[in-house]
Amino acid sequence: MVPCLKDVAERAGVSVSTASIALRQDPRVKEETRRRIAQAAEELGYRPNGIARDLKTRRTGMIAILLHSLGGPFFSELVRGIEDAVHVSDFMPIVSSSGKDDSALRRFLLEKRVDGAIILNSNIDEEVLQTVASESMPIVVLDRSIHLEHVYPVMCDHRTGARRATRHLMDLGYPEVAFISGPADSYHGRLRHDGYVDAHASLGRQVDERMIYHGTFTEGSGYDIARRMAENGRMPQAIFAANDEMAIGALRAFGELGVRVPQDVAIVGFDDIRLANYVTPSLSTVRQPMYDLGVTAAKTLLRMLKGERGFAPAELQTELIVRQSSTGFPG
Amino acid sequence: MVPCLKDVAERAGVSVSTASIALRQDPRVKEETRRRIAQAAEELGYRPNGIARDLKTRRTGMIAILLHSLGGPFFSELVRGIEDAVHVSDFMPIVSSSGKDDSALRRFLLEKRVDGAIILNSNIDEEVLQTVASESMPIVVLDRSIHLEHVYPVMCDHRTGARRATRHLMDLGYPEVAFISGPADSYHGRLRHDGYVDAHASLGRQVDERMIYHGTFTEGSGYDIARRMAENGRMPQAIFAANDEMAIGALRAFGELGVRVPQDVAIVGFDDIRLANYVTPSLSTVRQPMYDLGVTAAKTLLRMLKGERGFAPAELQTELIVRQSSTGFPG
DNA sequence: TTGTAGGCGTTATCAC
DNA sequence: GTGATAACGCCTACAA
Repeated sequence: MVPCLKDVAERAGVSVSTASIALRQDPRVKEETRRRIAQAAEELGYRPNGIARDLKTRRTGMIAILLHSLGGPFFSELVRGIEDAVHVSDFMPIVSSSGKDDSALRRFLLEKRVDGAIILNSNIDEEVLQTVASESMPIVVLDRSIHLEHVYPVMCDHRTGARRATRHLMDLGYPEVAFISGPADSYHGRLRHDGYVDAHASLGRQVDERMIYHGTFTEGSGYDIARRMAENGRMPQAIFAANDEMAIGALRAFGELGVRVPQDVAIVGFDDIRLANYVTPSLSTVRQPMYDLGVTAAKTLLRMLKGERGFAPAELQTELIVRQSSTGFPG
Repeated sequence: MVPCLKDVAERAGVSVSTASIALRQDPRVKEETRRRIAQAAEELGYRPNGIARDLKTRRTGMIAILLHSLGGPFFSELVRGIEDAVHVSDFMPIVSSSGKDDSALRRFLLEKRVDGAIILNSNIDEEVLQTVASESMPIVVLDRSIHLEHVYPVMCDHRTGARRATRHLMDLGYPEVAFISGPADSYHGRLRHDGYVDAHASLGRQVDERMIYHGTFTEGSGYDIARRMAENGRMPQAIFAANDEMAIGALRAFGELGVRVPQDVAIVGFDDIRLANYVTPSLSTVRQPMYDLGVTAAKTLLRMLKGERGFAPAELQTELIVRQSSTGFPG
């Protein structure tokens, strides 16, 4: 049904090996023979079978980008960065997300269907990375602190970002800054929490545990927490939320309750999702350089694929973006 | 370096074929032998090589989702739908976007690296589809009207959606509705334009070509057009924009100029991007059922992969969502 | 119940 | 310049 190299060779009256190198423009084969072969291939509609080539050459030319979900707000920026950087090589990036079931992703890696991978998915645990990563299959992990051979981390300094956001509010003159945290088991959540603590330490202040509220990174949880704050009469004057979604939820709650932002309470989020600039008031936040993160991850992987080793793990900085929700001064 | 089946077999003292079937739980092999083989595999850290298996079995177990870009607002909903539907099978969906260079995507298909594909990317032209699609490689194209063997279209009725949006404004009592179109070479843009025309026809009205403005689907183009409208003193009372981005650009321009929406001008967009619900005033729009589109595409492809043929092309309906930007009546 | 042999479609190594 | 021949790692008749 589908023509293979042998068919082309027969039709052109040459051997399979000659056909093979001829079609790859090898200068060893005479111009005229080459043309005959090319024509035979054309007539048969021949296309090389990538799988067979991969098996023989022991490389697939593909690198995997494994995510937890494709939904997140940054994801597209990240992938854009990776794609732009990979584009100069002749690798092809393919994206896959785990959804509920990460076993498929694991198999993907274990079965060597790619030459390397960039992983932003905490479900792929260290053990899998350990067994999968090798000379011939380097891996870059994003936003995780892992040190294994053939595995390089590319991180973003959430902790410093969170410290700056908190300090920004403190420096504005707010004596106490409340914190809406992420889920306890979230690595990012923990780093952002640590940054919040750091900010206090940097001024020799004590963290008041009662100022810490536990959210789940969803808009709804931010909304609920903000309502509770207002209704319990324990309104802080300033809030740092561990992500924008929760900050926006809080904004919505305060809007409904007639609590003015930033006059009554200042708010800073984290992530700089697109919405942050569109809500009213616009939301101050901490921006992660997702595009750059993608570029850095890709460049690192490409270097590893070229056989380089031993460079330092990368850590990129965040940027504080001040908008309306934290402009002004304690009322 | 990497252990293969032969190594496992040797270590277990059996032949390769026995090892092969044993590892796939074939009942033909004796319990004790199986255990010995399993242990050998375990000790060596053996993992089957997916590429080799694919070559032999002539199937990869993967289906490709080929997009133009990963950035768009719907894309993640679409992919979520596809993934949810594919999940019940044992295929694995992998996503790739062309960015600047679609030749990589074409190669991907031509080299048979997947068992099937879902394509939402107009750069992959009919000729490529023609040569690629086959019994063993069915393809679903989204939002394109293509009829080829082994290629099924899954579409969304943009035209009717655009007609309804336009009629909605007309029915509100606005005598004239301006149209901010997309780029001329856009298939969607054309369908939405046709719907706009249909709405006029349905009331026996004539389209006034001067009410049609040509945008580029970007927020900036919507902004520019709205400014021109206001500054030239040719303000319409109602506007239908071919997408939300442009509608939101117009909203921003009117906001700056003190033109009130919906009192001075009513606006309806298309797409229902997340932002539409958050801008002020919130934007009326036409929602495409992206998730359902993904589910339908995936189910269709899975049926084709099972060998079914001859079912009807799918067309899904849009939904008009009325928000603040078109509530009220001609002022 | 297990082993032998051949092949999937390609590339690589040598001869000629 | 070109052509045998042997892999790549796995699967599957068929034979024993």
